[in-house]
Amino acid sequence: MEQNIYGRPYVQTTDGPRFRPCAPHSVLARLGDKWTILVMSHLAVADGYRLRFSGLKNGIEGITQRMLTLTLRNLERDGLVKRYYYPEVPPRVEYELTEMGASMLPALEGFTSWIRENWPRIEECRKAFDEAAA
Amino acid sequence: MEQNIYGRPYVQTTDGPRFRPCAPHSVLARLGDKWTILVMSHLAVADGYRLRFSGLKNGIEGITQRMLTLTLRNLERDGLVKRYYYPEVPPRVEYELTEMGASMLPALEGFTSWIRENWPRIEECRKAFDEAAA
DNA sequence: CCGAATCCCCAAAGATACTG
DNA sequence: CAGTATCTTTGGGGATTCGG
Repeated sequence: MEQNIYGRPYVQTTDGPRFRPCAPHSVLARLGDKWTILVMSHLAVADGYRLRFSGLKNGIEGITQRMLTLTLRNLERDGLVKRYYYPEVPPRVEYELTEMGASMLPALEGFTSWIRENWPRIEECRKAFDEAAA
Repeated sequence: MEQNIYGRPYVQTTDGPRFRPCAPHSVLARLGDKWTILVMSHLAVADGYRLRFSGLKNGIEGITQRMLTLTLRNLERDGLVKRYYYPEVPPRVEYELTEMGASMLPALEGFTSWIRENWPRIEECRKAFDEAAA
């Protein structure tokens, strides 16, 4: 019999709950990759949640054309971003957060604000841990 | 001059804000790795936020000894989990969420609850996108 | 301007075997 | 029981080139 704890499916065993890898992970894994959060953040603060490809590229230090394309494809696939193609010369492509994409922002902000508050402490811990290891 | 949007440092340019890879990413990257969320979730529902190594291992389907060790080391290094070693025979080791680790749970829950609500829609979008690609 | 195609590298992660 | 030590595989991600 399957239940949920913290949105995570598990089966109850004699030893306690047993979790399995599951759906939420595939979303967190995406957000955890190298560029996704930066792209989302950038769209989040843009007019109409919308920017063209080159705007994103210029706005994110160090990202390559290839990685930006891949990141946007994945976001588009998940329905978080919509792609608008204008067949002009030279071509113009814009990306906009979908309604679902925008609806994620508060949760994202909740998380990043926790990180912001705790980051100094985390850095201290890492430093202490690394020193103790030596 | 450097400011913050959504907890993310950026510099203002003539083209608009320009973000740089930054601290919060290193935390999200950790959470996005394969096992971290499962370990955190498991501790989150345990008595006293505390479990022994074997309890975690049995509670997480598919995790290997090696990966559990690595995941716990990283969490310990960040100060999110504390390790208690009891030199008995056979040895016993317990892991407990620290205060900081526990303080992350609401933000985590906020995020996973967004995912839970939107997951069906995301799956639809992925399916539609993949079919359109063919 | 946007992005697909190729090639390459390295770190994450799995399998397995061994130890205090 | 709770790890380490090795070896191997996988795939994320960078650099570069070409094309519509």
